[in-house]
Amino acid sequence: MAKHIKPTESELEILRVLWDKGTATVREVHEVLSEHKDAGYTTTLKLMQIMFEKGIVKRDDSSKTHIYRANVSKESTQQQMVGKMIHSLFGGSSSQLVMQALGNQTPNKEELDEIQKMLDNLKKQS
Amino acid sequence: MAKHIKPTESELEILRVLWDKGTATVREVHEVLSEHKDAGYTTTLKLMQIMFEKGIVKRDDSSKTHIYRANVSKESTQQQMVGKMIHSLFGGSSSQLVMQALGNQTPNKEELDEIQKMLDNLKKQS
DNA sequence: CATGCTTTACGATTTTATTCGTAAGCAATT
DNA sequence: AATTGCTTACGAATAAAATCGTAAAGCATG
Repeated sequence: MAKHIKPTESELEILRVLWDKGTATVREVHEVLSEHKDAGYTTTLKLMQIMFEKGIVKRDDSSKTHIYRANVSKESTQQQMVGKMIHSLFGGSSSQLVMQALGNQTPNKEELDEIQKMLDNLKKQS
Repeated sequence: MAKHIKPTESELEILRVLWDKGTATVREVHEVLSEHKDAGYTTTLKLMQIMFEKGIVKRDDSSKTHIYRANVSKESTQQQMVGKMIHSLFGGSSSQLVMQALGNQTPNKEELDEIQKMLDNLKKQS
């Protein structure tokens, strides 16, 4: 039973940094965010505190400067959100989403091969 | 340059009904929504009025009971949202999203063939 | 130890989204 | 014409998300 996590847009931005870095302080996260967004430091801090209360992130507060890490995996979050999108926008048809995604931003050769491999597997099973 | 539409969750639910039916009155939309959601009639009305102001839907108000229709296409909305998801959750890699979607909910034979066809096309181009 | 810099905590404000109550209009029916 | 039942309009309440200001505390350094 997957936990019903529903990160907000801002929370997702923070999670992306944490997934990328593994662990990070508020300052480090804020540094990254502020490259393309302008909100004050305490805003980032507050968001991360809220995420901590919700259990979305963990933190090590043994030293003054707390160290955060994600408490939900990138994979499960992706799965959750893709699943929701398939349901809410594509009437439950994953292939519709796949078609849309492929048409959207064309993958390169390697990626195409990877997809082909996956497709072959699925075909065998059916 | 695609308009930067960002339907909220509730607005999306309404759009889905409109995309499905083509045109609909507030009552008709509300009827559908109330099957799996409980909010009053005036809530749906208000939402649709707001969507009208935003330009997300059009309406024919020549008779007392207004008739609504979507003013953004399903396809462009899908593209927009899939694009955003690819960017925000899959680091810009559409194939990552495709893999996730395929693993998520397995398509049937026909769908697989369709995807294969699309893949063949993309391969030819590259 | 005073100063300055950085941190967390936390309340308050602002913004956005959702919900609802109530009034007013219109049309059919009594 | 009054009643009933539907509609829209619209202000207002509520809820949820994001932002910020300020205080307090830690820690280094002069």
